[in-house]
Amino acid sequence: MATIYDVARAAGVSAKTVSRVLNSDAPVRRETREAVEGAIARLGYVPLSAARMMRSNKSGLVGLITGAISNVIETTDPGGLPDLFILQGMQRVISQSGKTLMIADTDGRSDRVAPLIRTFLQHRVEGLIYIAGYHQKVALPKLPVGTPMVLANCFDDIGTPSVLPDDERGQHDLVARILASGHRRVAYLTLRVDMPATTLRLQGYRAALSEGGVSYDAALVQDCDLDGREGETQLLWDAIDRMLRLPDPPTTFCCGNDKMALKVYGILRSRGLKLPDEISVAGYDNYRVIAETLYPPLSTVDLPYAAMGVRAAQRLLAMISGEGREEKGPTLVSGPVYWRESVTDKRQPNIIHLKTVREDNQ
Amino acid sequence: MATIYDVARAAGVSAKTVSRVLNSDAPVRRETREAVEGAIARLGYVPLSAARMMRSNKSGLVGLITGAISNVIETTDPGGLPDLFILQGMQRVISQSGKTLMIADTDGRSDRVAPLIRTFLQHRVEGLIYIAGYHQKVALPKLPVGTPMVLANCFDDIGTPSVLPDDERGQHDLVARILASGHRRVAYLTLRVDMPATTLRLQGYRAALSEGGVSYDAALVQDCDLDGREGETQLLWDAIDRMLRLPDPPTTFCCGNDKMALKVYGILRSRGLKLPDEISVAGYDNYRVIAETLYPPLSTVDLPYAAMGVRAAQRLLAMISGEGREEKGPTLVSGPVYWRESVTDKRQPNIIHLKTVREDNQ
DNA sequence: ACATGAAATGACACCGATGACATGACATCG
DNA sequence: CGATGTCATGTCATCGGTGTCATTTCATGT
Repeated sequence: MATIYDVARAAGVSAKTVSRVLNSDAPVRRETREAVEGAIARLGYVPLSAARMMRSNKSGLVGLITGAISNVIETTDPGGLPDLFILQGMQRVISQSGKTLMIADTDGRSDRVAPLIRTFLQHRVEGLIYIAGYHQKVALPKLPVGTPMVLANCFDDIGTPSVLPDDERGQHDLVARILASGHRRVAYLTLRVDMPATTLRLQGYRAALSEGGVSYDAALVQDCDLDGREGETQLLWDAIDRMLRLPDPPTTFCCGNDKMALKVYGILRSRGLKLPDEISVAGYDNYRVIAETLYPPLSTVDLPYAAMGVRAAQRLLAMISGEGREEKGPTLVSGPVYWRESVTDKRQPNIIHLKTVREDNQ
Repeated sequence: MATIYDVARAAGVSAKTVSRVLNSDAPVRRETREAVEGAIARLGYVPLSAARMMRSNKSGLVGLITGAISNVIETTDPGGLPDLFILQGMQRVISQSGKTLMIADTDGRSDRVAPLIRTFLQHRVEGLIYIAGYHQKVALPKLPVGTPMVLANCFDDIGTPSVLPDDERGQHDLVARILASGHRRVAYLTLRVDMPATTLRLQGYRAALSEGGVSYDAALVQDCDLDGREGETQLLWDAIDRMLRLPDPPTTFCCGNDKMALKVYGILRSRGLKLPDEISVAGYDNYRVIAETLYPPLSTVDLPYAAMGVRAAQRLLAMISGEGREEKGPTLVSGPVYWRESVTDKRQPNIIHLKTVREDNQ
């Protein structure tokens, strides 16, 4: 591969002048520049970023560690393919900033993290991002000072900057919207209780109930998540069966995610219930392949993965440029409720109207 | 960040000796090595790969270009999240070989490809991989000689090494399995006819029919794919309606992918048909979120994305090491049929048995 | 016509590793 | 006992760019 000296010789100038043409950091006469550009094109010269980096100490690299690429194949994946959506948002911001992304995957093994970080440090990445497969707490090895790091979809004990989904608000907004449609008995089939998302969403659920003047009923809340293992469907069936046989059964089932909602559709229909007329269902994640394809299309909450990726990348870039060091807490990102047809409107204004008329006539 | 000279000074040796400890490429006395290792640990020294690369001309980098990360958010995505599964298999092989993966995303814009390749060349990647979102033909800019390249899930005119799904065999195996269950009228709702996969799968479909002694009926084949746009469901509904009203209607619907099968479940049920007793459905892709979660679980063909990633990475590594230059054609990767419960066995041996008993009694 | 400063270019050292080669200390052998 | 070989280590140049500083060219003002 040609070097800058080959180009200089071919163009009849010094290497430094070629450098100036490449970086436009000093004036160069038009004819000179054209001669240099011609030589570059003719020789197919591509500057060696390694050499450039040695003087400038700027690598233009950002390292990204994820379990994403292996997670997608695991059945333990609770919410779909989150890390990849996060990656997508991130990639866009990073490449717009002119930096290049190096990625590595832990393959699900946490002991891989330290060597991966070492490799990235050898390349002198300007920043690091760790993406988790679901909202969780992590503990990463210490980094040498001066390498900024952002956690996406996870957090740690030592206050590393992080970007998290606003699970509390998401569930709150969904339940509030369901109550606004006239429902009063809203069941909640949650994900595993040891997930931070479950705790937060339960808080949102209770807050929305309380704001809506509905009292909390523990009989309507049940965790039904076996992490994709055998028996999950039976667990769901049992929970739903028990709730439907309550004296005052739920009119809506909120599910921990859209995939669970898909199963719940099947279970409810196997009991002869018509969706959405006789029973309503809501999901979480806005996992579009499910939510849009199901009949009736599923009302759910968007888990704004792409936006989280964007925010995490922006936060990292700010830290790299030395601006964003003041911010400390996690950045919460919330997504909208996607209101589709799986939850009926129980206010039924026309029927109320008819009643009124009938009462008048009596 | 500390340099090799800092370490040398701290350990009381020359830089070259530190280098020897790092690379174990020459004998070093035990005490010396320990002193050096101590100094490295104490100073938190991490060798600068850029400097290393300048002498050795080995970057240890592999570049990967994909539309994956942006594709996932597009509705034009025909088969799920293929490129990401490919990426997963690839990453595993690449990192096992001790190399590091740089990735970049085209964001769906083909004019981004050339600059991305340029960036990779600046880093002197030892090889390049391009992953397409679905089996398709591509045209990539010329590379400088000496940089190996492999295409995954796509191919081009100029014979660049590629790794492709064996669509013909996949569809063949699925249809053969369906016929083996006693079906004789097998409809095929295909993806867009301009996709290479559709042509190949149709060949597989016809080959399996002919092997099974079933004649091909054009009335049972219809493309129903509008690329996720409005009207797709109506198109499906119409095709299914027409086929079911044939004098000799199909007993199985093969679908272009699992997502289409999900819609077909809904359409068939809305016509009052019971799955799988009255009508059978098969998919393609083994998109597990759908295939495993649906009731009845969907029989489908695995599109072996991870394996394709592995093969592509292996082929690239072989080319980098100078071995695999002889191979020319595309590497075809086939995946197994996943036989679940969505296709009934029409041979119904037990019912025949009962009949026999009854006849005996008469 | 000459001083002046900006524009345009070049010479050279340096970034942090490693390859080539040299050197000194020992062990082994004829 | 000197020759030879191996081990252990050091010296120095080099990879391909860019920062620093010096030098030349040229337009402009007086």
